[in-house]
Amino acid sequence: MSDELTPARVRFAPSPTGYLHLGGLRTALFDWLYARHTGGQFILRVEDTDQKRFNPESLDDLKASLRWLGLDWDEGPDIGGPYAPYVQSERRAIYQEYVEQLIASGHAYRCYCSPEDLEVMREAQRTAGQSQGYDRRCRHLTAEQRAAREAEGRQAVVRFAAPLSGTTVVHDLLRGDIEVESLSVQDPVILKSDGMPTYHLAVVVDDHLMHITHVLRGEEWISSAPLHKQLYDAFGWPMPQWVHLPVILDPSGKGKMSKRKTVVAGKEYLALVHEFIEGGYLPEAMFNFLANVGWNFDPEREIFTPQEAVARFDVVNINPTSAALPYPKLEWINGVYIRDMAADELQRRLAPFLAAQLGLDEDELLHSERLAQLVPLIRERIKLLTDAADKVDWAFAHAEDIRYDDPALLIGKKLTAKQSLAVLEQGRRILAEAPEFGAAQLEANFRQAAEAAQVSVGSFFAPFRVAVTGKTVSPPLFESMEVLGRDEVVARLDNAIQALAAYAAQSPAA
RNA sequence: GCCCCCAUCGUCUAGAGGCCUAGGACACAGGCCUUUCAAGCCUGUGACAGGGGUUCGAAUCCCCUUGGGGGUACCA
Repeated sequence: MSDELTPARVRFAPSPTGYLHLGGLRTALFDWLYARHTGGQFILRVEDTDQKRFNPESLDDLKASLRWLGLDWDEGPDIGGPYAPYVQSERRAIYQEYVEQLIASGHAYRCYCSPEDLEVMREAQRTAGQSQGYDRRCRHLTAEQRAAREAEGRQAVVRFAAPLSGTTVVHDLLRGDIEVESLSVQDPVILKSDGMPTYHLAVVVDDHLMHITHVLRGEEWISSAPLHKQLYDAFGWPMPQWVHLPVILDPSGKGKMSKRKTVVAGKEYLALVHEFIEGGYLPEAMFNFLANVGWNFDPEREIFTPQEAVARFDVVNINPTSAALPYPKLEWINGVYIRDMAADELQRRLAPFLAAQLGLDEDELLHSERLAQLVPLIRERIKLLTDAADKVDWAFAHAEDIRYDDPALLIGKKLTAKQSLAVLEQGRRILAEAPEFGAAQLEANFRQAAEAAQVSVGSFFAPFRVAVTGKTVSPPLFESMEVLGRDEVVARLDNAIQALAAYAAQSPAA
């Protein structure tokens, strides 16, 4: 890390209109990475100037999501900071003051057009085939006209008086200079009739007042950046650095990612952070995954820690190309982290999921000796925490819960029902009589028996797998038996033998 | 329609004029290992959107075309 880095002040400024999705989380991650890389501050600011769209639940979801990923903020709505408040609806008076300043300096004006007036105007533009936008009619009102409208008690908004000539140059750290005709900014509303600022005014005022040095935001903001630049110019304020991040595409690769689950080719793709939390994804895996979309830690290394990412991260290395999230890679990374996790840690993480999925007590699972034995057996067999239930459910069931609805599954490959029955009975004897009920010992005995019976080990073991777990796919057989203990295994074998015997009697051909 | 952004394997990416007969990862296919399933190991398929320039030399620079994306609100 360079020692001449100036600490950056970077904010994540979401609008609390709904649950946070992965696109927003990625933006927050890049914000955080850059703040931490430079030894600066990561600031959380809530942009709730649209009262109509405000969703109170989203604020908790937002904070929970950031905390889940490990993105801690230095200033924010709950913890305050030197430039509090960090909630825009609480900063109303500040914006109004700055708007007055703009009006006084001739950079803004009151507009008395009603929404209906504007609709009529747009309709006329449409039919005339003209490009759409506010025609600035209120900008040129005389003092008398203005007074008359005020006297009528007409509701007013405040519009920005954009430059009528020249070009506006916006500098983006990734894209360089973006030039547009100043005139293309068509006097947007900066203060709404309810007294709240629009995003454009609020973001400029706050970024300035809060001494934000780097603005990282979605690419969808490029088109309003010229307006923001003009506002900075009107105030006479210095510009922060701007970085317009590539948008995250829908899994189909078509269009911006939506907040809804999408289904592509029969596969469901999650979008919201809480869905991933509930879906059994690990925060460390998500961090790793998200950091490598739009930025690259190392061309030859996929797995890295947050600390390593912080050390290497730089905004100038962000790739400006929009990208679809490679979901299969996320699952793979999640599996990598699960495999690398200490067994007791994995048990701790698994407990709430197993409790919910299997109807067990979470606290008991946390301290369950049985689960502790199972974790090493399933660790390399699961990609998500939610995958575990299906792998261990048999271990938390009783013999009578194991159903053999299809007794044919108890028949080993290339064996007849009768032969399988004999195998099961022989195995039962071994299990009942083994001096020690340990996996290694049992396996040795079974292998010997298979050889003596001239049956392949695969065919010999298969009936037991089904008898013990009720499944054709399971964790390693003898370890599973050891987990259950002799009595339980023998009880299950008895049930299986009974089921298979009944089946064999019914269908003698088998 | 108008304005703007972007363009390397199916996907995520490396590549900042010669190191590129384009590297890695996921996914996919084959093989090995193997008590099932995984994991692991090995191998393979697979890309510089197209066309013009510039240059001794272009995935890298410029232009055009095409394609994709974003914006065009008293939403952010």
